[in-house]
Amino acid sequence: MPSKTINPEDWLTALDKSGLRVTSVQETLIDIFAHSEYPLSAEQAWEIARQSRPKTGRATVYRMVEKLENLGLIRRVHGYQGCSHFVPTLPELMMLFICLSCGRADYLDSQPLNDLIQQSEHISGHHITDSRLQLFGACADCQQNA
Amino acid sequence: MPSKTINPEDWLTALDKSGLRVTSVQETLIDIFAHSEYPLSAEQAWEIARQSRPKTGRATVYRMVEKLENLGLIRRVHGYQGCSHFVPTLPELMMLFICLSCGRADYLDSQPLNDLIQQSEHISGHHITDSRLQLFGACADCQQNA
DNA sequence: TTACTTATTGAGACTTGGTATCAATAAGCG
DNA sequence: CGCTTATTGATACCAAGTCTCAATAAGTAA
Repeated sequence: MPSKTINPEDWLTALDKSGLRVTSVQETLIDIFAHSEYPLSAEQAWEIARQSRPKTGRATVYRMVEKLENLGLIRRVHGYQGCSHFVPTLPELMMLFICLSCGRADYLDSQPLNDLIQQSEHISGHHITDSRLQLFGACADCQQNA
Repeated sequence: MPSKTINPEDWLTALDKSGLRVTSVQETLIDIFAHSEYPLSAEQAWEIARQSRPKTGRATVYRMVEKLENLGLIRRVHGYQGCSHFVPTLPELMMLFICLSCGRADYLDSQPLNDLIQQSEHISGHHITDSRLQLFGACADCQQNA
């Protein structure tokens, strides 16, 4: 349950600290992303936003998505549906699993990945500054219901 | 040196086996991808192809890239330059490292990743059928020349 | 509260990466 | 060589994402 650990208030604070004005579009979009269990594209977020805030502009949503990504609050899913969907970021849970059946995102402890990276750095001689690991398959629920 | 282990002949054989006709565009494109140390986009491959084969069509290149990807001969790089660049696939070396300084791709032994995946499957209860891990940073050469 | 300054926004034009169409071409094969 | 059919090239098209700029609204100081 990723949503448990995400607090939209913190996101607004983060935006505020970054020198940006806090506006109602931001609140709307943050709410949308923070509460979605599924990866959302900017286009999808736009559609959802217009339900409660009809005049929301497309460019605005794209701009906001970019900001949220730059601040590390959301994270791009490089997936089967393309590479322009985003999920909220959960610190220390950087390994992402996407169920190919129900589409839901799950987060896994990234410590094993960190170990692997350190090991790889050692063996290859490269200095690794960033990584992305994504796993795909059938989640526990979908396996049972199959 | 990835190029050492890639044999364009094998690629043509693979295409042939898959029921496709072997044509001169294919040979051109396979040659381009098999010998590139850097991730190439379809657009870039098109440019290169036209140097030796001026009438090569854009759509043809996109179609061929798709086929090569479906056959597993090339592999998409989900990277800092976007997600539409491709490198040749090296079996058993599925971990990809991209140097953010020189742009070159390097391949790392995927056994540690396989272990990690098995471990994650066990812990999470998900059935993992596909994975992608990409690492970014400064390669050994670029660190020295810095 | 009001007036002022300036970042943010919305609408729509525009760019770009990629796809669909279809007549012309060229593999593969007897 | 000539037939059949997949592949190709040119071009029209589409959709995702960006740019522009006037209008709006946040923050601020009086």
